[in-house]
Amino acid sequence: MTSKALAPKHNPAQLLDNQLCFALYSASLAMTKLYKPMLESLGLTYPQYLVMLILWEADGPSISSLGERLNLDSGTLTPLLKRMEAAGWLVRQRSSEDERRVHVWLSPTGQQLQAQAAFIPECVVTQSGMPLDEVVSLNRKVQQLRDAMRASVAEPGP
Amino acid sequence: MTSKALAPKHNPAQLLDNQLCFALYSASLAMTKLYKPMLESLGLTYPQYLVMLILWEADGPSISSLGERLNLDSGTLTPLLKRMEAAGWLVRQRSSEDERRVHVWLSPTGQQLQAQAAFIPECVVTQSGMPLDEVVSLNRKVQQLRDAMRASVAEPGP
DNA sequence: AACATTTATATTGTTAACAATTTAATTGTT
DNA sequence: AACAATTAAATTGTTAACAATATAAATGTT
Repeated sequence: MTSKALAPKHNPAQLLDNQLCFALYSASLAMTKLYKPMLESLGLTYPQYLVMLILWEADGPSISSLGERLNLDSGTLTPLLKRMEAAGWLVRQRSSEDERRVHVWLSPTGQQLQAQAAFIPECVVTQSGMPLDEVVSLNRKVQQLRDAMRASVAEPGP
Repeated sequence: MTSKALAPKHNPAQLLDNQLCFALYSASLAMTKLYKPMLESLGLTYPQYLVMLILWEADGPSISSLGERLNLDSGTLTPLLKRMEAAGWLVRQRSSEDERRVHVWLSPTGQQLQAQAAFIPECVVTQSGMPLDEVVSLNRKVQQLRDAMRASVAEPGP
């Protein structure tokens, strides 16, 4: 008879390396560390870079529309955008049509930064050691998972 | 003639939704939000849950070996583990062989928690809306990418 | 043994993520 | 118009991630 009662339980479903959540969590942290030296040379942090990507696509969004895009709330974005304004990348301006809204606009410096940041995506793909088509398909898969998780959070269910 | 000079530049490589980094970042945040209600019922935060998974696998690691496993340093782990000790999940004890080392041991409460947390992995897979085999293969892919990024950070390169 | 080097953890300060609350403007209803 | 309800940002407080530094114990060299 084996001493089951005293043996430590190693439920495979509870092993760290079997958790997709941990893979995502640790990959996200590793990714931030990979970006850090490149972004540091521009004077940006990673979440600040994400804001710049959005502004370069379409300048002048409200804080709440930025928040929808990034899934972040004003508690995160307000101080982040204030730091970016202080750094000279953008200007926050309260809307005259609806005084509750604050819109965010690139400064000339912020516009110019787009060209200086253009090397980053290719550089990251190279350092990832993954062929581009694999990066593209992995991107789709992770987006799909993210959207399913967001939907599951939105509808509380039983 | 098209007015190229004035048109905003939409470099596809700089579009937010083409960034694997953003997919990982936003998936990781969405994942934390998905776990939150389940972990809250146990009294854990997400990084605290990761520490518990490691201790359930092998109790008594040093802080630095925890750090290697999670890729976190003492600046993150020391306060995290102090909070977990205050909550009664574990005990921190300085090694007598090497007084520099601090080892972390589950309390009886911490051991008992393993059974109460056993429902979580299946619950998360279900909410992800992904077939298990897809979750497993995505896990592998993301781990592979994470490890490549870690390696790239480790060797600074040119 | 004396002293420099390395290693393990802790501390300090900054940026982020997020819950909970507050403030103020807009919209909806009577 | 008066007032309730909603909406948009900002604020406050907690936990985390991380750089830089400090402290103290072990190891290596002479």
